[in-house]
Amino acid sequence: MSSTSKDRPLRGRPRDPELEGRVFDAVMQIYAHGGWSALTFEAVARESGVGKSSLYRRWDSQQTLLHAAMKARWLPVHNIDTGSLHSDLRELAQMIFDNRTGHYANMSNRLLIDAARFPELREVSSPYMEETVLQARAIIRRAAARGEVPSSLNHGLLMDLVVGAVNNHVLTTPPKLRKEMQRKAPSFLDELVKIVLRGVEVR
Amino acid sequence: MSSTSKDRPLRGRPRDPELEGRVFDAVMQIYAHGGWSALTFEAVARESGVGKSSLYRRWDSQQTLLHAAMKARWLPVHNIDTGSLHSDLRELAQMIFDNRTGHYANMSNRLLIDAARFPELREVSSPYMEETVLQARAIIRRAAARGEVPSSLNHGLLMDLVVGAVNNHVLTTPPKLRKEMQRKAPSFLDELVKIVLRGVEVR
Amino acid sequence: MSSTSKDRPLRGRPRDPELEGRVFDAVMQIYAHGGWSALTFEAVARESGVGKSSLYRRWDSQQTLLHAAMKARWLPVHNIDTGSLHSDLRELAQMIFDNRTGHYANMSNRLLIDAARFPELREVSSPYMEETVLQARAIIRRAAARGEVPSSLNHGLLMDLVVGAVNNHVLTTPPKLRKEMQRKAPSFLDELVKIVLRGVEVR
Amino acid sequence: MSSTSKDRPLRGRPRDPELEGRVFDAVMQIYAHGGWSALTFEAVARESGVGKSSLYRRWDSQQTLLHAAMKARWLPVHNIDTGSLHSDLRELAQMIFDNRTGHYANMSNRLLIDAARFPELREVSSPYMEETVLQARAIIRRAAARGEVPSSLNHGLLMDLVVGAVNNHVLTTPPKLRKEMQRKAPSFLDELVKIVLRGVEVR
DNA sequence: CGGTAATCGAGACGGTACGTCGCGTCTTCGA
DNA sequence: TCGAAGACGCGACGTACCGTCTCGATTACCG
Repeated sequence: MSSTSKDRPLRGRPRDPELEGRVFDAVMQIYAHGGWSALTFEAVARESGVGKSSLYRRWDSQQTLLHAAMKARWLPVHNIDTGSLHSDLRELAQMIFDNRTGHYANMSNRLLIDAARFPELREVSSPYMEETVLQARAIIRRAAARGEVPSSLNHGLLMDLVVGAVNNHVLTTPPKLRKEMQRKAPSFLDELVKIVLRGVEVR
Repeated sequence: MSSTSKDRPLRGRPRDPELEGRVFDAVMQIYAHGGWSALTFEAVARESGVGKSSLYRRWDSQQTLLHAAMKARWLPVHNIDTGSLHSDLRELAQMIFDNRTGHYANMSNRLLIDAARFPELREVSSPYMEETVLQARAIIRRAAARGEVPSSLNHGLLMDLVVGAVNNHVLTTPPKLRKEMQRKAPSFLDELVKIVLRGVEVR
Repeated sequence: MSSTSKDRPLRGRPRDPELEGRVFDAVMQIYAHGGWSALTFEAVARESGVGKSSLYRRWDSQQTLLHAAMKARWLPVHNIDTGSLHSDLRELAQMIFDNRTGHYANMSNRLLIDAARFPELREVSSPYMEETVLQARAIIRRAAARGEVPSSLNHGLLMDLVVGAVNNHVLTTPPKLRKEMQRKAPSFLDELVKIVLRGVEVR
Repeated sequence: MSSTSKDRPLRGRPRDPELEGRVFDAVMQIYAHGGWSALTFEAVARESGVGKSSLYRRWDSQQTLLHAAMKARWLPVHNIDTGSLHSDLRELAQMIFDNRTGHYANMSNRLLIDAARFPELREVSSPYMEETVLQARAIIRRAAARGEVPSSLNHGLLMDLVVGAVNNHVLTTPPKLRKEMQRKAPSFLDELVKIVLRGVEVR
């Protein structure tokens, strides 16, 4: 399909090992900035300083390009398992918050929006979009096993609450209040988790 | 600045009264589909069947174009005041859900995303983005006056929970499950509001 | 076909008598400046200050417009008949020179060039183009009757010599030498006619 | 400035060597047909099948474009020096006639007319316009050296007569008589030169 | 140690989308 | 009914960008 095939031909000039890095950085930045329609080979070449031929030799479409960049750059969702539902959710919220305010802040939202419009993007984005779902599901399952919540608890709704609230909070905060938002983030996330937990916990 | 000035010059051929409608429809569709960067005069002309000259005669930028279209097409947020916090929130959630799944489904998310990237869009979108905030604030204030919640309740967090959860729910539902999502919407919104309320209410 | 019909309707507002003049002036200037392709109703309306509808009501095409303007503005070729071939030719040469350097200087050349490219212009221009031919023919005929030249003399060639030489002289004189050209015109035309006459006269 | 620089950058894809030819053909045809105002990059691209980007990469204005095309396509005026004034003029007349009836027939007249209106064109056309003047001047000078004509003879006037007459003859011949004009050209040019010579020669 | 082969950057090429401008047609008001 | 103003759809133009292509230069291996 695309690249990173281990069995590269042994003859000829070897591939530049540093090239991929520059390309991936450019892909992430361009996609985060301009979305799917801005992710052109031309722009990636311009931004990364890599010739267009080199790009086309290794990747053959926007999909493969973004797919490879995501695989290399997207922060792996570390497993959350602290032993209590409260701290699990708190950590999940923090993870979402960091993701939405970090270096690739807009990526998640771009992927959500673009995936709704461009079907060809869906197969690239879905694994990353589902990560959080799986994470949340595992958290709930363990909490249910510990008897903290009924096993019937809708884990989708819980994820919508935590993820959606954090997302909405970050997105609706105007630029000039970002600094303050960062400062108040701990207490905001604390309260958020507290409310959600109080809402779903068994009485 | 733009158009819709009531005192049009009495000389010359009068402006086509049906033109605005076609243009606004095109603007809304194009923006919802492709976002800010796709909202070109060329595309609007092509989609609406209106000559580019006529567009430039009436509107002088993407901003004025989108602003006028939003003003004409965006569903006015009706005031919510049912007398109880629970039904107020339920209605708010329903309103958000309808907005995110209705005819101009992607508009809200587009506005959120694009506003973060294009400052010139902010002044167009902010009034519409803040509508919900104001609505939520009024709901909380009345509920506090009725003693249902402490007046110190963070209305922003509450809005993040309700709006964010609905938004996340709609966005993360894959296309093939949309039908089912619509069917289950009432119970989903019921439970969502119930959880949020239980989370914030005084004990 | 077009306009200037004497039997204008007696009802309604009478036609502005000054309008035609302004239009013709504009037509002549525009055509002289930019040629056939620049002679648009839009340009004429802009230049003359007359509304486009008024133009279209009276004239229905570039042809009729130019035709009417030419008929009204083109200097009538006055009959030349001084009694001797020499002074007849001298006067003809002067007439051509005045035409090529006067107010509608470029008209003749424009008509010649454009007529070769746009057949629809031919029927407008040909009468004016042939005026000189007829004039020259009459001059030769009278000279032949007086025995000054053989009746077999090719009047076309003679016209080509006189008209062509004057035309070429004016056209190839660079702008900064126009003043001097005007000053030297009498002697130039004198010598021109002298040479041509000496060339064609019977020995 | 323009193109045809020999020291092309050795990097990147080399320029298509056949491209210039197609472009020059298109430029000559378009200019001859429609004149200066019709010579747009758009039209040249359409006619030559060359992308507009390629045109703008090599030439930066109508001037440079026409200049390059003229330099490549305009028939070089071969030196005329037969040893006698009569045959020199005869050949000059023939050259003018061929030029005015050949493949780029209208070019000369277009250049004359347009140069009077568009100053920026003058620097392109003047070298070609002056070729004939220089040619005529050399012819006269040699004839004067041989004693055939007085050295005081106005070479400008002679050129006006020969060139102007041929030009006028060709231009005023209606299309349906072009065939016949071609047939009668030798005798016409013979007589033309004969008359001019008889007019200017020493008695 | 020289040939071979693949990679890389540079840039030329045709095509297309966009904003601007000008045109001919039309539709009104006031005289 | 005429004259002026101006709105309308259409198309041409110059600019910028995109994907494809073709080169020279580089850099390993393998005979």
